[in-house]
Amino acid sequence: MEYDVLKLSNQLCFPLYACSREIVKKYKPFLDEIGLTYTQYIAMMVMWEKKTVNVKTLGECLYLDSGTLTPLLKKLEAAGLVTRERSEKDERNLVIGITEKGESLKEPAKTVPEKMASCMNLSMEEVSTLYSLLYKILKADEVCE
Amino acid sequence: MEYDVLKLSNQLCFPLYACSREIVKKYKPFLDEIGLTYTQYIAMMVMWEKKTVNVKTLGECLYLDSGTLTPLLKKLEAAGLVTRERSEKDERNLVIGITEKGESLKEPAKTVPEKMASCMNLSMEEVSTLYSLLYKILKADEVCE
DNA sequence: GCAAATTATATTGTGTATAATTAAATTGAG
DNA sequence: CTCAATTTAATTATACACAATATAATTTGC
Repeated sequence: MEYDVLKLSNQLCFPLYACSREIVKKYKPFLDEIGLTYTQYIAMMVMWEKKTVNVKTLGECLYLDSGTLTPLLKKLEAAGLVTRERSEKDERNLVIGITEKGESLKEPAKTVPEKMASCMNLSMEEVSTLYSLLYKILKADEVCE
Repeated sequence: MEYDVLKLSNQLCFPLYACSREIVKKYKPFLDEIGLTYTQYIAMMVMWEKKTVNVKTLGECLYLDSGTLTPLLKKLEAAGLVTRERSEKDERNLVIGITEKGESLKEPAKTVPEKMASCMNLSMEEVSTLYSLLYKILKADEVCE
């Protein structure tokens, strides 16, 4: 009984961890159609919104560091979706820009969120509650506007 | 405006994905003390509860497949925490058992959940709501008792 | 009772994640 | 001004994740 704190079913972290992976998995067939992985997809979301961003800022938006982003951005560059250039003002900064091809991917990508919504068995209100609670946990480190 | 569906801030999946990683990151210093990674920790949680389990069942409990579990279980075996033996009844089954050393790790591990709880800025009620919503999403594929 | 389908685990290849280290550029205290 | 401290990316090493494939053992239909 004194070990109940160590039961998997008593952990909050575990359904969070499992749920995250299950949902990313559900995205796969839709993202395959536009040739992106889930992480590449959320990186492109930031690019569609900001057009230009340096690696540090992108990392803050996505809660990812350069160890993850550097190879990922090189792949997006190789796919012709983004450009990678040193800032002229401060050459330590690597500026990521979106290409025309990257912009045009927005059109087919637009259908992904609606396709996913139909996979969720939650009501609008439940989605809203869940969203608020997750951001409450994240907000301590919140940086991206 | 018609592209608002593609804004990162309008996605439910993203805070779930980011939150999951942020929380696993918070576990790290506590788990380092007992020499486990997060995935190894939740695998040991199942072992502390069940004592004996085959790989398939463990995978169903954790929503992980053999590609993740095989190398992980070999590391836990190398650390002397679990045993790996083919079932006599059905040699396709690999039975994982907990060792005495694995059992004794339960004692220091017991302090991890309380240490983590103090890292969360949610009320008991919020934790409970979040827990229910996450399991509602997961329940479609729920297998582990 | 035996070939075909099914089941369970392992292997391989690709893609994240993160910590730690390195290297280069800028800033700021004296 | 100048050099040490700081900042920013890239690199490296380790550890997951998962899809796809392979392998081996058991069931089952006939």
